[in-house]
Amino acid sequence: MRRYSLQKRFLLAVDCIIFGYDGQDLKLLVIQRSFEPFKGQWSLLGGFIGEHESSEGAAARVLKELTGMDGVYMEQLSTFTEQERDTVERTISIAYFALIDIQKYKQQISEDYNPAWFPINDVPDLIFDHNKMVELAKEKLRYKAALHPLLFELLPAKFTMPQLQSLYQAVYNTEFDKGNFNRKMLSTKLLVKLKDKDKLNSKKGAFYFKVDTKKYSASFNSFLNFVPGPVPKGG
Amino acid sequence: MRRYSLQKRFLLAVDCIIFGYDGQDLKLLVIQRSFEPFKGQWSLLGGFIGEHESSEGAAARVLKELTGMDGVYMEQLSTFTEQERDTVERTISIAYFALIDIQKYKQQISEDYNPAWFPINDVPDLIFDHNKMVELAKEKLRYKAALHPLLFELLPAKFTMPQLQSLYQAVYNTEFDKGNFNRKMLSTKLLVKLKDKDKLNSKKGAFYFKVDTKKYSASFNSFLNFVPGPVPKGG
DNA sequence: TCAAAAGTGTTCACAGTACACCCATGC
DNA sequence: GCATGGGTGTACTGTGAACACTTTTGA
Repeated sequence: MRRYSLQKRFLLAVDCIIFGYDGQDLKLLVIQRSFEPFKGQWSLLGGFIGEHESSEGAAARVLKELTGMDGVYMEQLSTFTEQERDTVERTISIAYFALIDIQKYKQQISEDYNPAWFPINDVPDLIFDHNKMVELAKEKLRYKAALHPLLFELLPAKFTMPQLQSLYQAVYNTEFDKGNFNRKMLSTKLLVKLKDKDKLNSKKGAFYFKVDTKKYSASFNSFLNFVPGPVPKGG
Repeated sequence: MRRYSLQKRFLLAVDCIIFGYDGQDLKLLVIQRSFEPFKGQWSLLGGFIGEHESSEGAAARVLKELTGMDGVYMEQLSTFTEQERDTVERTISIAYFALIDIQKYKQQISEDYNPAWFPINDVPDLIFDHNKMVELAKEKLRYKAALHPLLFELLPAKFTMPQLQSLYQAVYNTEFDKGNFNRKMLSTKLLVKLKDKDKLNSKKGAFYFKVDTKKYSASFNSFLNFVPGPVPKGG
């Protein structure tokens, strides 16, 4: 007979693994911890779960406090329960990973947290088991983006095919054939070609595309293989 | 400044979504809750997390209490944190899903819990948000088994190709071409053909296979598409 | 000898790959 | 005109789907 009243109660936190893409590298957003212990050290954005909020609510709240952004793509990653993970008091942490458009983000960021972006292949030492969380998030991002149109969340509303391709190449650390990449992306019917071109990155200019939001939500869960044939050069 | 001492503490539980395969249907193991509230109602196997154990530890412990089995395939599914999910006191539940060989299970089951197997398409009303958990687990099982050699966990050490095929058909609620199924499974190099045959289910008899455990763990995470081409008849 | 289920062979269509080629533009 | 990057065309290859066929055995 399990009596509720006899059970131990635990501290509960959320931690956010926040990814962004700057046109070059896939990056991770971390902050400098503002309170003891480990004040000043790099840490994932996190916070305790309040008495009257869900973990999703808490994650969205802390993300908004930092970035000012609502409606960010976010999903539960995993829950970390090891006894020794927080050295102050045993704390269970529910980790979320988030994808944000780094441009949009820059407009609203709160500097109170001393936030910093690190390239995903060059993440500093983080407190507690946060590096483990980041590794798991990277794995999941690669896994999921291979099957679902996830990476659009990292781009602005308008983007070119070459931009999209560099993003995929950054995430998978490899190179794709542009012709095949093009056709594969278009075959999904998820992209709408716009009239105007981006002329900053090439003389000819590259057409902008946007995501067909209706088809996007409809086909998000269909099992498409979004990773075009890799040219395994360095990967 | 977030002070640990000012934070709310929460009850923490684990719940197990346990799948088995009886040669016919994919089934879910549930128990009759033995304590108030909702005593006597169907429920997932669960339990509170103790002061000195991890959630994985707690899940393995309750699973062993019920089935007597060690080393069962188990993975974290998701954490449920809605305020109203437990009507007695706010409780966070970390859900695990487990795959067991139903034959092995039958030898050691503890009847104290009033356990019962239900076909996966005919699960009764469960307490709290347990039906939601089951739905999520079904989705994840289908998703993951399409990409990884997961379903072998549901079969005995020796099994025939037709048995394996019916299992896949039960999970995906569809029918596969036996020739193509055969070849696809063999192409993974994960199966070892044994000398003896099962002669119970056919006159000719079907060769037994076993999993090549070395290759199994090596290739578990490679992105293979394990779902052979479906013949979409009913689903 | 026949039915039933196991297992093999063969064709066909299509998706993925590699790579050559053309296009538009700024300098 | 020519270098640069965007975009298209195309031939080749391998995989998956469909289905006909052979094998084995019990009744």
